[in-house]
Amino acid sequence: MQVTTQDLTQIGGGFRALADPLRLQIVKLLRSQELCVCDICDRLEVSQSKLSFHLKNLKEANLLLARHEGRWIYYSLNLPQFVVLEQYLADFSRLRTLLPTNKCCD
Amino acid sequence: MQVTTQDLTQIGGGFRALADPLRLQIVKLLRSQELCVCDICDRLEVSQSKLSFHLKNLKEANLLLARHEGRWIYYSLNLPQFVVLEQYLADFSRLRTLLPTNKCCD
DNA sequence: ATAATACATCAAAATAAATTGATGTAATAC
DNA sequence: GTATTACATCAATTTATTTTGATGTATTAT
Repeated sequence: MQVTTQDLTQIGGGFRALADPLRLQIVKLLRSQELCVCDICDRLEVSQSKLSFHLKNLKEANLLLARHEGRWIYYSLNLPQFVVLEQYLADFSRLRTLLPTNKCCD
Repeated sequence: MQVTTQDLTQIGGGFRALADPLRLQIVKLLRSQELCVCDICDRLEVSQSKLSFHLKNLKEANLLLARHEGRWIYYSLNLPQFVVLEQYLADFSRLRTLLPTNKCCD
């Protein structure tokens, strides 16, 4: 498996987006259904501007989709991007077959 | 699938550790074999104290193992923890079967 | 014992991310 | 039209993370 620097920024951006407790709560909420901002706000008891910041963050990492309808915006998970990150990690666990030990400086 | 807050901190910590380009480079390097700090230093052309900081970071997220031998410390991937993160993400992609749409405020 | 190597840790400075409260915008309601 | 609702965005502050250079510790070499 070749991992380019390009990939690493993509992947790293995804992990960074998931590296926050509130954002994890958001994706947890969206596991069951899409929700509009005000619903997420209510359920997580968080200010609207704060939520907006974190939604943007997840959206820019390509982990969320936004669907505009009337004056609401419904956010949902962008599952293919979750798969991308999953795959990156899955490629590690395939190494489970013994990794060689090494000798330094000889 | 029940996801507890406990899990989320565990998971979040893992993602946070992977949310940095240098740390991603480190795990990339360690994919093929364990390495001592000085080897990683050389290959990534990064200062020793900086590297030490990031190794600690990954180790605290339980993603690396350290093996002391003489005056060297060999770092390697802790694959089971990669699996934990992979599984968390895999549980999302199992949702691929249509997520319901929602109506806000009705 | 002294010196050198391989690392960790610490404190200060630099950088980045998150929070807050205010303001902006677009859509609908009246 | 004005008002209201549902959001985004902005600037200022707060907080967290990263980087740097110096110092500390343990191990081996001489």
